[in-house]
Amino acid sequence: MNKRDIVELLHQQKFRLTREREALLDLFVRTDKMYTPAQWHEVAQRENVRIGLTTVYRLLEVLTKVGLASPFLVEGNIYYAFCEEHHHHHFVCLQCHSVEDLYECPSIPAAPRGCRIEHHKVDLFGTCERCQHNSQRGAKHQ
Amino acid sequence: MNKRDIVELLHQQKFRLTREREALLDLFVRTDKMYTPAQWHEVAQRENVRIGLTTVYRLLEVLTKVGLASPFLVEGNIYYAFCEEHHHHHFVCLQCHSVEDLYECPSIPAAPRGCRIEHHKVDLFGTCERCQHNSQRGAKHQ
DNA sequence: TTATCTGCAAAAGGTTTGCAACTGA
DNA sequence: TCAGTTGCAAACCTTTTGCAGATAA
Repeated sequence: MNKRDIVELLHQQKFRLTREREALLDLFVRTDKMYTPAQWHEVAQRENVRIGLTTVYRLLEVLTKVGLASPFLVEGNIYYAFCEEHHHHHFVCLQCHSVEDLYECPSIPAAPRGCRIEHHKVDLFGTCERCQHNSQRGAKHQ
Repeated sequence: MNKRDIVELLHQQKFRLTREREALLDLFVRTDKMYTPAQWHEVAQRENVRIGLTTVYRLLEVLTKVGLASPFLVEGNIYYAFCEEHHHHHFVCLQCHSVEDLYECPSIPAAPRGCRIEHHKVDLFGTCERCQHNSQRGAKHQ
């Protein structure tokens, strides 16, 4: 999904593409890691995207609502990663926090009798190839 | 898994079975819903289990660490449900917040090349049979 | 006896809200 | 033009911590 499509999708929700949001969206789209709101804010600052923490929260809220961002609860912290619309399967590296989308869908176990399933979530957690190599050499994170 | 086994498991972690914890554990074991820490505290009060909120947090922490409780992030809130050790698949009713364990394990999608998977999480979200019936009659929650 | 646990109160963090100024459509 | 957005500060909530007294083992 490219930026054009994303903006289109957001426009349908009375969403205005401000300078701040455009810069933040750019950053999201090309970052394959999950970060907490505060961390996204930090990353943005570092990339010279001047934006308030409140605005980060508000954008994450909108993106999550339309399915473009996915929250992950890891060790008590809530991280957000950008992801394709309606795609809920991920591999999360617990060391460097990178998130990779999985396109294969597992055969979901049968729901209990009579239950109606609205959505499901399959997340794999582990160590990515790069972090395995790095940790062999004693390095931390990337 | 019965209470005896649970206490055994917890004992291995230098865990002491105090009056407060025993009462709270009893409550957990027979409750098939997820609640936030504050809600567990409330439920406990209602059942005449006199216990501080801090203690609820501390017990949830211990239980989560040994795999007897599972946190769920739903609409920005963190809920905890009691569950069998090392059993990570669930059906969660988004209306009444009941949680059912699923014993069938799906074929997990292949991890990205070179990644080592440490654990995975499969959660189904929807509406349980009872809530479907209730909502047809205009009732809310149970 | 003593390491662990409890509840309270306070501190610390994280998230949301109110508001006046600003801006995209 | 004006509904939606921004950043700040304050409010709000959730979670953690310090501590003195209690207690399981």
